[in-house]
Amino acid sequence: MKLEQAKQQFVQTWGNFGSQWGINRSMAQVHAFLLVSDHSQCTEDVMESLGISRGNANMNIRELMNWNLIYKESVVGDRREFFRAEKDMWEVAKRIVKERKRRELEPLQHHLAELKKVEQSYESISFVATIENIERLVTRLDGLSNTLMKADEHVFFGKILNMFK
Amino acid sequence: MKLEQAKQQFVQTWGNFGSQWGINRSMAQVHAFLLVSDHSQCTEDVMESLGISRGNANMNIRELMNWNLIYKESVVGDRREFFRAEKDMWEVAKRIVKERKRRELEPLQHHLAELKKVEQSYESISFVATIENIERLVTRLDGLSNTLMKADEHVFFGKILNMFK
DNA sequence: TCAATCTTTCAATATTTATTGAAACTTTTG
DNA sequence: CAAAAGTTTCAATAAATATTGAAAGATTGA
Repeated sequence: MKLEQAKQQFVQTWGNFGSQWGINRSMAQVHAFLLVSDHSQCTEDVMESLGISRGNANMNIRELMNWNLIYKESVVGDRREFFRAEKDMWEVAKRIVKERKRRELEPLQHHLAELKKVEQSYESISFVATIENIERLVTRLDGLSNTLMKADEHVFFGKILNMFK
Repeated sequence: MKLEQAKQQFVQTWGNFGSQWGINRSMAQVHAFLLVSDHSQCTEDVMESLGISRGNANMNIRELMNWNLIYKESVVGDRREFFRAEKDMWEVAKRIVKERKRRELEPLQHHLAELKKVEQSYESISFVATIENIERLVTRLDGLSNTLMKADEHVFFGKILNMFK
């Protein structure tokens, strides 16, 4: 396979993967495109390479900036904005975890806490028990996220994987 | 809040959470309904409680069975099928991880391995390096999944969280 | 300042994904 | 064995999500 083909293939693969995890397919594709670009790229480059509209390209580039997965760069003598991706994949993983924790795990924890305030009754006992079981799991996943976000890659995986051999 | 209200609220919350992670909202809602049901429930119960059609209820019940998150149960003197959810949330987590690993992580690993076979050139070097970085991360996540699927809850979280304090 | 260039917004539209419901199929029971 | 009761399928439809593109808004530099 030729390099350009492989890059396009990767864009598709990463787009599919993202979309299976609730990430907008185009956003994942833009991310993929920048991950395999050697130089920073402008909006036009993204539009052309992925065959998407300006609005779409712009929106997803902004969103990737919000996730802190890509950076804006200036090219001297050019007023367009250029973008490059963070390529340290451990950093990328940390930032995705950080964002999803904030957007999804934390609101869920808040909701579960609220549900425990249900009016007490004989029948509410098992309901609250179930909610508390879920809460415990979510709290632990949250703790795991915190750990991951602070840890060094080698330490994180090295220790865990050895431990359970 | 009254118990019935709280259960309905939980169904909404769990449905939203699932849908943010690429799980069909109705499937997550059916799961939630069974998680907070004290007794096993039949298709009619699901249809009525969630206000969905027979086809939809049936399909998502089947899918939850495929994921091994709910069980079929017989009630004597009733020919309908009844369903109850696995309530051990650590088991639930393990089974979800197992399924997503199989459906998403493993195909991704396969694709990444293929991409490394790109025709070699000066410019392919950095591309392959990026793919290998992603591959390393995915392989480690895969290892983490394996660890989690085999581990006891207390051991898994206890050791990890203490370690990185 | 203002014209040129680039970026953002958002209502209209297209695409994807989910849902319905009736017909076909299966199982049980008298 | 046939009717009743329950389950599954799937083409049609609805709903949710994503995309477009043109107009409005910024920014730059002469």
